[in-house]
Amino acid sequence: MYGNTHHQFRLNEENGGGTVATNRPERVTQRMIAELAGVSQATVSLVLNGKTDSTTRIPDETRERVLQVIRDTTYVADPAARRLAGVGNSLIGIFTYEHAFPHESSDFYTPLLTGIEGAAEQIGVDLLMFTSAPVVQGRRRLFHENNRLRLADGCLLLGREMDADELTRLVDSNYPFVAIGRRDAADGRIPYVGVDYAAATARLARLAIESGHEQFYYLHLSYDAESTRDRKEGLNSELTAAGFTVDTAVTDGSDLAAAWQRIRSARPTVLFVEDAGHAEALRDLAVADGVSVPAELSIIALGERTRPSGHAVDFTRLSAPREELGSRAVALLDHIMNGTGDSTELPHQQLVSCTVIAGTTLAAPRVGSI
Amino acid sequence: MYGNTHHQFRLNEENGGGTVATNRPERVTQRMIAELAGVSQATVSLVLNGKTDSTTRIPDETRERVLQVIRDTTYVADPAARRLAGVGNSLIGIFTYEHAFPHESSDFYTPLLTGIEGAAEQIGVDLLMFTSAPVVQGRRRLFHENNRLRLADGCLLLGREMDADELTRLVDSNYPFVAIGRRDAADGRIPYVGVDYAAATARLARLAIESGHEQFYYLHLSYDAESTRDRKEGLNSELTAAGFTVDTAVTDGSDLAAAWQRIRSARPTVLFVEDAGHAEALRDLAVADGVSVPAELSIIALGERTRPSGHAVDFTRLSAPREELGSRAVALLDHIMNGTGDSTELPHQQLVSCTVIAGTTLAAPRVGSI
DNA sequence: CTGAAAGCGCTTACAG
DNA sequence: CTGAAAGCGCTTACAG
Repeated sequence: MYGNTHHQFRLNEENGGGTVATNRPERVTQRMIAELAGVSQATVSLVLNGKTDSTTRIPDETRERVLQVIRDTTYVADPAARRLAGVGNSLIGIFTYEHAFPHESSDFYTPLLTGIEGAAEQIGVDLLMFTSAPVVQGRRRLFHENNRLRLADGCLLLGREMDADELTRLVDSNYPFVAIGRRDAADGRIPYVGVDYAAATARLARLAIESGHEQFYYLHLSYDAESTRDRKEGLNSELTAAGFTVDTAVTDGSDLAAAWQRIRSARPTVLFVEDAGHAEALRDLAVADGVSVPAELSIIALGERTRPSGHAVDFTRLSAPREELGSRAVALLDHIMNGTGDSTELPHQQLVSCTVIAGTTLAAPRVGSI
Repeated sequence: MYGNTHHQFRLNEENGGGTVATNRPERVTQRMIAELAGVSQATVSLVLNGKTDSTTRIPDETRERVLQVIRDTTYVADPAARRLAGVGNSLIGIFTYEHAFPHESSDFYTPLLTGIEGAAEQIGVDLLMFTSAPVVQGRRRLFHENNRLRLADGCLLLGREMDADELTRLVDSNYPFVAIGRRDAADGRIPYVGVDYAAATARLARLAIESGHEQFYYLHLSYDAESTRDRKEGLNSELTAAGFTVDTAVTDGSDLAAAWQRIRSARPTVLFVEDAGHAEALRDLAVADGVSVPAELSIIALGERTRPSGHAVDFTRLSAPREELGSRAVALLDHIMNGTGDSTELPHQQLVSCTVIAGTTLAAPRVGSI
């Protein structure tokens, strides 16, 4: 299909000037600039780094001459050399436990990355995505044979679940990092920016109680993630305080039809579902089963789709500020890496609050509805 | 901010541990590894770079000891230093002319990044996203004050449009890079992986002709991008060959209602629209105007939405293999960076072919339909 | 087999 | 004001 382009390129290479023998691009260096401008290499550096230092003042005439040569040659200082010389490499690593970019339907990280990119741009750092760590069984290992974390000045950790031992090892190593999502491991020494799921879930529970519900059902994920525990905790505490209990079941999404049958026989008036996708599926199952939502069954989602799906239903749900999560994580990491350590100290563990969206799937219960 | 690193480091050295004076983690160096393993720094380097050279063979016992220390310390060679010393970092840069991650509705890069990530994982390279270059007026500048391209071994360039001068400068600099999308600049010396829009558009034009259409209208983008020209070229050549002409208009999407009025008075039987989003809008405008699609007006989109939108219409359209584009670009860049230059030479300019999707918006024309 | 040494391109005290 | 020099952390001939 593209066989002929090949030929074109060969021709180009042959007469293009660059020898095939040398892979090494010839780089313009400060020494060359210095020669051309008739100054020392150090002076070029001084001009470039614009030292306004009173002790190191370069006459305008010289400075102009050097700058002119730099312009003419389109010279750019080698970042690697600058970095080695101690100017820092302004590199923030991003380690995702799963693929960072949407594969199949998984699109968990995108909004986080959007926030991260914006913040990275603001503070002028580049982002290093650790894609060289292979994804095995859906997970990347933080510490593997050829760990390259140190390529970056510090690192952001993203993932639903993180291995506690790895996390502990990482804090112990003194490497600056920030987890996205609350992490309890390592005796609370993990710096993170998380979402206050407990509070938001509690508010949602309160809404249901105030609507008159008394029969609760909660279908949550089997993950052992903090975020799952937080939601459960928020729900339980609010319901318990009001004197209610809640039926609970776990799903990984593969058995939703069966789950629906169990829910149905439990006869709740309101159903809390951790995963937004599951909420959609269950709502469809309910409707297909002749149960109208929310008239006969209210459904509350404890999360939301990353982006609008085809599903038209505007669930009563909670909405995590994912972009903000990303940008705040960058800010915290930056602070940890370069912070002055003085009174402006940022808390190393932050929870951002979560919005409750009223939606249309919560209504007052109808007695004996299901 | 970094000016006093020297000083800070001294402090650290003096008391042998983490001083309060600096948050800066003390970097593990080969010298420390060497000390811990009881070998010379050069030996550590030798072990790391796995020289199987017969002249430089290190006893397994020593090698193992060194490797163990490296594992324990999670040491990783400083990429900047490696670069300076003349080796690669297994680092592929990604330069996007706009924000890489979806901001607002723009989601142009995501599928490309998905493909790139997969390929990067396969060949074991990390991805360096150049987010430090600020986006000004929606565009990032490749060559700006503090250009850091050289931190990576090579770079992928992504963007609808690229500045020809910048591209020329980049080839001239001998820095290995691959553009995603066909680029004509620099006398055809730009390595790229592009999409064969011309061929696919021509096929679509043929379909329309075969359906009996004779009145064509083409609404395309005002971008000066190669991809826009390719589509136009594919459409024109096919129509011209069949003895037809085509009405043409440009839009940036802000004036679609007006565009529709003009289209309407031109009375085409088939409307080609470059942008998928515009196609959706125009279809709605047509329907709202009492023109039924495709019975009275066929609409063909020369692109598609990145992901399924709410829009239910299954357009007759072309579909670019964006993930493949990403992964092939990585493969090509890898080849350019590490290629042997022998007979297995990959073409430096590749076009991948584009799928035509039949859809439901192309039908035989009805005489005097509009 | 392994260490000492040169050098990559820069920044920044430190001397003239 | 400006140059000579040390040093950043590494790789790689080159000697032991």
